[in-house]
Amino acid sequence: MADRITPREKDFSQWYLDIIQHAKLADYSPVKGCMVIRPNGYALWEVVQRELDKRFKETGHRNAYFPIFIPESFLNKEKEHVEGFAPECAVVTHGGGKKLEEPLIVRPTSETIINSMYSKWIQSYRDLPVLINQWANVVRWEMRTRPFLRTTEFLWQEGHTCHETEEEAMRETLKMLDIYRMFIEDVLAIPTIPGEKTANEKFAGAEKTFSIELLLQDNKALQGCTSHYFGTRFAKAFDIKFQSREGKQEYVHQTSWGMSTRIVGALIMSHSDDKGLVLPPKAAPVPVVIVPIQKKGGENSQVLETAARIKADIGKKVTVELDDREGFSPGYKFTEWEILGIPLRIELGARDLEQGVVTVAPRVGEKVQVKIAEVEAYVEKGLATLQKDLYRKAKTFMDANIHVEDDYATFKKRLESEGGLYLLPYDEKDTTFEKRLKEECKATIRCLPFNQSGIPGERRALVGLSY
RNA sequence: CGGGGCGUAGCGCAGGGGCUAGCGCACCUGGUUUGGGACCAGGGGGUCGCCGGUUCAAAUCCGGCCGCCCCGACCA
Repeated sequence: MADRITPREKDFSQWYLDIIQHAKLADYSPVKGCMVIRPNGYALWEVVQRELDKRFKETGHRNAYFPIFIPESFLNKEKEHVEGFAPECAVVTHGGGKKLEEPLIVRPTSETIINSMYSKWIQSYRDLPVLINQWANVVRWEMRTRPFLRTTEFLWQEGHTCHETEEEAMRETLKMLDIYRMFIEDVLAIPTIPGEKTANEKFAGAEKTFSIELLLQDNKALQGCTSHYFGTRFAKAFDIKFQSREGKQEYVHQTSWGMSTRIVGALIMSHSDDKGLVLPPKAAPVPVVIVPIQKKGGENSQVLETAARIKADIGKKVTVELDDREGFSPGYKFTEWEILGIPLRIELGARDLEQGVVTVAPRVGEKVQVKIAEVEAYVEKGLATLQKDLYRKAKTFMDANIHVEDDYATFKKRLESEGGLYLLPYDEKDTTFEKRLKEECKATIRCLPFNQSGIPGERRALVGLSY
């Protein structure tokens, strides 16, 4: 028997790494901090790409691609931006065997290179809005890395838009945040807490940063994505002006928004258990697998034919795989598909056929026998139920672990013993609060939630430990 | 950069001056199997992280270096 997955109870961090190894999602690479995303893991990213890309296009965005190399001087054009990113940039100093005249930054994010192009492309209000997204890799030289959650190189999408007015840009910023929210909740079945970042935590160069915070199984928070309102700061730095309807020269109002391969880490951590990965059906590259149980030397043709017929029926609606590999016992296959997190497994052997049924085993829940004629309908319903149940379970967990707390000492004690998220009174004029949180509790303000405090008109800070 | 751990077969590990370096899993061949990680038999696979030293003899002892993982500081 292969070595087991470390139980969550024993060592959550090791459990996470074990899931990634056992489910063959990723592997360590020869380069420190970089990971190899294996086919099983990449398939999850492809789900994210497919679902988000669809939503971006439905809202009028188009994809483009900008270079990975950025002249060093570009980064220096926006003061906060360079201060934020310069320390973690990889820099190319040589090319073609010669020292470069100007070093090239490997993009940590693409605001600068994209905005340099926007300044050429935009002349008139008729050129607006510009709604561009790019799927790309970026590099940030982080000190401490962890597969999917934080790697030196990671994959993401970054949307960069330009608008005529402040109102329109702000609407875009919040619209994209909401698209992320719906995607995370509907597809990944993870409950969300959207909100605004504090001045201290906002993106380097942004006027306002919004994020979606998630609570993982170990009661720590994770930022799932961000959406920034830039105002005209980059427009001024890169001279992106347009002639307005009134004939005046004005700076464009901008946004940017991104989601990275980190979200795959969130997906892994949100639903999985000690047996392996658990995928919500909509996030599963293959939601259904059929395992025919064959008898050596017996008549398997009927089992295999029925399995193939069921596959064809179900396959009209969802992706389904037929695991007819020989030389692997049913038990081995069951375990393997469980580690891979396949939502529904259909078992089918001679014993079932005699009764005209198949055995359906959901990844979470009990096995049931279903009449062959009803399998197709059952699968559709079963997947929907599973999707809903996983979300509800995660939501129940999150709700049980967000506490409205007025007393700092009580909060501190509670955070230490049980983790979780806390809605604390927040005064943005108190500049020492965040520092105190960090030094005394190792906690950060995750965000100022839009509507979580439950007290109308009162703004509270969502505080907790995070990745 | 600080703290901890580890480098021996693809993976997980044992061996701690001496004979042909070993175990489990994985892999290959043949056979028997197949309703929760099947069994039997045979087989392949090693620069014991690297460099240097001590010694008749080093995976083993000593020195140096390198690398990786985990925990902190930085962050999507």
